[in-house]
Amino acid sequence: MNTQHDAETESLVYDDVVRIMDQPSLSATVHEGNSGFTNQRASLADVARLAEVSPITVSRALRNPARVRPDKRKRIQLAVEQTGYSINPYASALKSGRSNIVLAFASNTMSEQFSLALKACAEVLEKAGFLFLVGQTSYSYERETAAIRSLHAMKPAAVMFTGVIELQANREVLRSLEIPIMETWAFPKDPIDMLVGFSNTEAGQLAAELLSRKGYREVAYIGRRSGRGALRLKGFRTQCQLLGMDLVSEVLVDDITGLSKGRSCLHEILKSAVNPQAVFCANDVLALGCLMEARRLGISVPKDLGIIGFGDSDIAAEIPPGLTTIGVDSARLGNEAGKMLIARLSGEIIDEKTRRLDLIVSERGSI
Amino acid sequence: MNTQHDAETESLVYDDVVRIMDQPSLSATVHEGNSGFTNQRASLADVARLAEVSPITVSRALRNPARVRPDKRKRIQLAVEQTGYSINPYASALKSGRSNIVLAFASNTMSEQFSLALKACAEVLEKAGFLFLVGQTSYSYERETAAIRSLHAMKPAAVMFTGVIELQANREVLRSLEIPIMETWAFPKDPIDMLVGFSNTEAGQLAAELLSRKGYREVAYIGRRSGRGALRLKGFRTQCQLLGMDLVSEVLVDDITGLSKGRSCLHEILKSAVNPQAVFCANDVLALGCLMEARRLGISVPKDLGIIGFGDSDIAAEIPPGLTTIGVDSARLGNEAGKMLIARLSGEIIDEKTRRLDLIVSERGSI
DNA sequence: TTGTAAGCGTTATCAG
DNA sequence: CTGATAACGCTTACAA
Repeated sequence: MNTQHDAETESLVYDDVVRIMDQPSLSATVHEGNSGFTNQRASLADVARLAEVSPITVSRALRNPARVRPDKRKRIQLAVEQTGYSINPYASALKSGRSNIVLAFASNTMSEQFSLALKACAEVLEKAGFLFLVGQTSYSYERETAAIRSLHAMKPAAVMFTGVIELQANREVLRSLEIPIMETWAFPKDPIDMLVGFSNTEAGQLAAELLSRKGYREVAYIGRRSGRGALRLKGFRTQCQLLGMDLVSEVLVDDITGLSKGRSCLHEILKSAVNPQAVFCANDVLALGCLMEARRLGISVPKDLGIIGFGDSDIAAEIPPGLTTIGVDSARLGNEAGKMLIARLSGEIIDEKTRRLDLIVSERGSI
Repeated sequence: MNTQHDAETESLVYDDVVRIMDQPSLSATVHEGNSGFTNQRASLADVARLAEVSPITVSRALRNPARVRPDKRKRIQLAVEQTGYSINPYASALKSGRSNIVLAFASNTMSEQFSLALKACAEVLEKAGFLFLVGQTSYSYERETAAIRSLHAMKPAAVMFTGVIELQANREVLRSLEIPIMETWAFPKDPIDMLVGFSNTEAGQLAAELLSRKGYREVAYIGRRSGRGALRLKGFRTQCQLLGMDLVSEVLVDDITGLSKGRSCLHEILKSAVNPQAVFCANDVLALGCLMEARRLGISVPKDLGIIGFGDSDIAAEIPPGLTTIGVDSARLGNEAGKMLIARLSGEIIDEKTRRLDLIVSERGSI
């Protein structure tokens, strides 16, 4: 636990020798001043002086080259390279009220699905010249409110959430920003602005249908108490009733800390009076925890216990006997969201502000 | 695949009804204008007018309340609440050259370990009033260079990387920023500025020692070709030689796309002429892929094949027979990094700019 | 402890 | 197509 344990004796042996490379393996693009690096950043005025034009012309040449005569554009280009000029985003944002930052907030940065979506979204937006940054809200209204407050201050070019904003006050703050807002991961009737989502209620219904088709009669539910978990439960409940299945146990959790949470939830069911033959976990992490615990306890999956998850995580397909799971194409969700944002940001008139993604059922050995 | 598939017939049934809540469950903190929301943001001047003081006094009251007389402070406080004022970070940053944003860049946002560390770091920094945002560099020098260029423009309060910067040019740009720079996840002799890391070379050595102790004689390596993968391989190689083990196969990959990568790497070893009894995977995702593929092929772990991973991922402990893995306490790494950054940012003189974390060996059933 | 004046670097506006 | 001017909202420096 102490970092000093072998400092004297072994550090010279053990220290990593990280390779420092003189030349990037890509075309040299790091800007350089006249003679290496200057702390003094060049301003628009410096570039203008060097190119013998006015500052505003430099500004124009940089933002909309077509509006500047080619010869001046050339001179400006050169001056920019010589000075290592890069735009001061604060000055730019202060004056114009716009910025090139797109902010995304994930309710949980540890989620494989959210990460996939955000990564895909980042790729699209960065290609279009935006800086895509991610913050976290930790499934907490308090943190979400704080995040939205900071948005109010930063006025990014656009914002994206891995979820839907539930607090009315926050929805109004976001609307008042008058920037593109992207909600995801659900399909509310009245999104704040743009939406790439899917129906969680439908996910619950699908789970019930799958279990019913397999002949299960008494089933259980494990999932988060609030938010999308509640929606999935609602759909599951409704459809169970419709199909004549008994939902004998509902285990609701506040926080999914890891696989062990699924384990303890399964135990909660096992030690209760009821005895379901299958369980729908509204989250793959919970489902995988259940699956592992079941196997550890000698409960055969799917013979003694059927398990359905949600999220289509990487490992669901790989772990024996294969976890049946409902999910969406998260990468596609992120990609679509990114493309819609870009369209809006570049001033296009969007005919469809919402996009609904199909749920994907990956049927495997666990039911 | 089409979003319209059931729009007419079922959407009313399937659409999620996300609960929109009028009142936040926390003490109402969302600011409100005189009568609901105004698009017009309040400025320092507006607050000053209302509080009947000068703008600069408001500025002071906000940044350093002790320097303003209590009665004025009260009036200002009230005016801030009434106007819903929040500071304009662009104007602030433009004038002062500082910002309250701390930027972190992850080489891979999908990594459980990086996410854990960043989450822990975020918690510390957000508590201290910083906005912690994460970008991704995707293990690409090109993306890393672009990210660092944007830093050059944004001049955040501090920057953190889940790794060590290798390109000399980028190191110089970072140094020229004159802000706290935090490197992590390795232990180079000459960090740019601050460092919370561990020795990857040592990790490789430890893996070799573990395998040797278990009696393995012919071993293989699977891992990333560059960066920390190369360091772990170096340590592994050295120690194998020292302990008289034969490193009969080195499978080097450029990109770890998921568990399936581990599967294919194992196949690569199996179809070659050599026949190692154990494999060190420099990454848990690769190790888990190997483990699953081995089990699928009927290769008994650890009897026929021993497997060691790196990273101490959540699932390593849970999956039978338990993956032996070497790792660090990522959450602690993030926490320490955050605390060191805060100390520096608040002007403390730091005696130790680097911190070395011990490696943790979690010995389980796979060797 | 408080206020005045100036300016950070950019872009909107309008005139040429 | 180009330029002069002013202003974005804040903080530094200095004065009272």
